[in-house]
Amino acid sequence: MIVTDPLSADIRSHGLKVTAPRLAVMRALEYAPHSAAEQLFASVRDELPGTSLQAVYGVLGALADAGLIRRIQPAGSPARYERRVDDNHHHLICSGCGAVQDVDCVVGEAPCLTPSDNAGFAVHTAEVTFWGLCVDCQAAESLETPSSATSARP
Amino acid sequence: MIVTDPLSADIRSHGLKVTAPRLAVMRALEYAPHSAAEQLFASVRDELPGTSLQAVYGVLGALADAGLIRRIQPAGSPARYERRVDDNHHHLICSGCGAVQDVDCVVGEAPCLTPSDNAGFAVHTAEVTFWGLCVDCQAAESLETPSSATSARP
DNA sequence: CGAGTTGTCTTGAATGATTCAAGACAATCG
DNA sequence: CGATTGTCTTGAATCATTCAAGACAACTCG
Repeated sequence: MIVTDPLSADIRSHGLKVTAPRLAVMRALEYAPHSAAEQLFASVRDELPGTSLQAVYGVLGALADAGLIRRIQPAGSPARYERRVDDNHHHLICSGCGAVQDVDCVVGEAPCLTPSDNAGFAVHTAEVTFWGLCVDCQAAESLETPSSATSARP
Repeated sequence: MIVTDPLSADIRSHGLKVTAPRLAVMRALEYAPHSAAEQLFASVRDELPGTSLQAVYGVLGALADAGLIRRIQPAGSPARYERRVDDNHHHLICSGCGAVQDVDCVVGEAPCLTPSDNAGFAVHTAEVTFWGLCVDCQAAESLETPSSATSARP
């Protein structure tokens, strides 16, 4: 099975063996970016019923170390993974439901990516996370609070 | 004890009761910003031997909810806390040892703090984290790798 | 194409940070 | 000072993630 399947080739070129769980995880991430390990596990299971959760963690660790996927760890929620890598983009995370959206950084405009005083650190990454409420959570919140300040569960 | 101690007043003005553990945590954070719960617990214990770790978590939760302290949760390390709040600054974190440094954002220059496309989100916070190697970890790394690529534990 | 080597997966258990719950206690209000 | 409400103590549980040992499969080379 040394076919020229682009996904397999990509994995192999990063020094990793091509296995069914790895292909399944990569495919699952293609259709559901920003998924957590547990969700990916569910997806992979549909395709490969014998797969263990630990295998998924192993796959994610290997792929992330190899640079094939990127791991994002928003505060207060399990780690998420995405295939968009090597293109400087950031994230918009809903503090209500945890939904994640990609935000493209305007190319050539990255002044914040250089700290004013790096304190001697050799900076290799600048991570920008925008926290807010997604459309759904805004709607839910305005329902809970009809006019202004109400609510307060008995 | 309704003295005009500024720290107590600050806590009280945020709607919280003033207690010994809270004062101790605030003081510990003053001298060791970016501390994790465990370190703060150790500090507080020196002062108040009967304090439990859960009390520290409770205090940190209450203070953070009240906006008296800020919680930062770097990927792969326990949550850290700091008293610098309401002044837009960011962090420089060492990917080697986890050391945290404050980075002041140049005032008036915050173009990255507005995402190019907010996808309908009501953004309330922009968090910028710079990842790099601190001076010590750079030194340690150059020792492990004398000239160029060596090492590889047997 | 088949055997060996190396890396990956399975199963089972452990870890670490954090949170939950019930009751004892103490800070503030009047 | 007494009542009320919020906070702390003790003890246990949760969640995401990692570790370990062995079974197994992918790639390498003859």
